[in-house]
Amino acid sequence: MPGAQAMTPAGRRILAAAEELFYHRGITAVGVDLIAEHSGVTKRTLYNQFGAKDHLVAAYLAERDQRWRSLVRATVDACDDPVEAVTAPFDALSIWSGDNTRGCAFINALAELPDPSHPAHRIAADQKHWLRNLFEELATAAGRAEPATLAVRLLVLHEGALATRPLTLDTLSASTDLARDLVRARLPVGGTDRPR
Amino acid sequence: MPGAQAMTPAGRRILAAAEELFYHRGITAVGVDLIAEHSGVTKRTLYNQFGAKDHLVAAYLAERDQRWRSLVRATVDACDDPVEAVTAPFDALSIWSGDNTRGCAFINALAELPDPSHPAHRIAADQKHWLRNLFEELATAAGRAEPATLAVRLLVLHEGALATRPLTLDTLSASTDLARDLVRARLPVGGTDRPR
DNA sequence: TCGCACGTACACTGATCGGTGAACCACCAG
DNA sequence: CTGGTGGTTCACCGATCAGTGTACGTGCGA
Repeated sequence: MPGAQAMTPAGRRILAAAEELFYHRGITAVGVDLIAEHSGVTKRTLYNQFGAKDHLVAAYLAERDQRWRSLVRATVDACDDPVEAVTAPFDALSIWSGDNTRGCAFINALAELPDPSHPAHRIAADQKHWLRNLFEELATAAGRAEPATLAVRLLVLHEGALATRPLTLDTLSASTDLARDLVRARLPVGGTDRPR
Repeated sequence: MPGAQAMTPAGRRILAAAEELFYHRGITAVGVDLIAEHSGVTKRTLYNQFGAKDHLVAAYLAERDQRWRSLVRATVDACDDPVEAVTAPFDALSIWSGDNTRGCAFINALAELPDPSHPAHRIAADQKHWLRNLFEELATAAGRAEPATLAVRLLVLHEGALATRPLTLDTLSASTDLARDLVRARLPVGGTDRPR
């Protein structure tokens, strides 16, 4: 995992073209020749840099994951109020969804790569766990009751909105509204809530 | 669209093999030769029945959609209490998820077939709209306030749980619990006396 | 008995797939 | 001057892709 920064200029162009093509046209449907052509590079160079298509796929997902996490982190950090911060990832999602109309790149990748040993599976699972843990940290910091339960609920809302992005349904605002309602949880949480 | 019932024996076997293979291995990754082999049929017969791979893909999705709707309908109809009926699709999802560990076949199909003119897009959109409308009908019948808003929220929860099925997160019970809380119009984390 | 629909067997097409080999060039540091 | 790194050019590999053509067999209804 070269890290994209420690990468040769041609390598970066290849990765950029791969991101664009893989996300918008699907991984299996896009051949290495097409990526090489779109990045103005020879197929030979592509293989000198990445070795195999699967490695390029992994690099694409890792890079995308990193970019998304940066956006989420920045959006969260921009919040003064710790309660607002809990739903900040939904604001990030609103921005992110603008350009990314084809849903979740990781869910989509798993759909095309059923082999569980493919690196894509680990990257995808890591990302979702990271988000769930972030929700839990934020909920704890905001003094919410049962932060673990709340975190999974927020995660489901987040993924539901993201996954249905390609459909003609306004799920984003619905999930964001509900998320805020959940976090504000006007009702005093009774002491009889089952532990978790 | 032959309707699966008005189909030749060989045609049904082909469709059954296609469902199995397309769902578990991905559409683009599965070739017609493999489907023919798995259904004990010549590739010639496959093309005599379906004409093109895309038509077979459409038939696969349509058939799957129909099977899923039947399950949901049956689960809803088995409910005496109209309030319980609103969240019955989540009980159906629990059953459905047992065999279908690779998430939503329609979200997955859209990931592989970016062309919006592909019949898969219409089928997928129709399915999600159907579910949203069903939620709205059920919410109205149960006398819930703002049934349209509630319906979209339930849809997001449903899709979130389904889409994240391949990941190692227990999103199904979380979304079902939250759905019930929403329908009972008790606010979020409350629920002290809920039977389960 | 005729014809037709369903299905098999098998060879074949052109295109595309992921991936490789080898020669060559430009640059920069030792 | 020399060697290594990054890159190009181009030809090539075997495999697989979706899809077709043709001839043949079988059962059934008119």
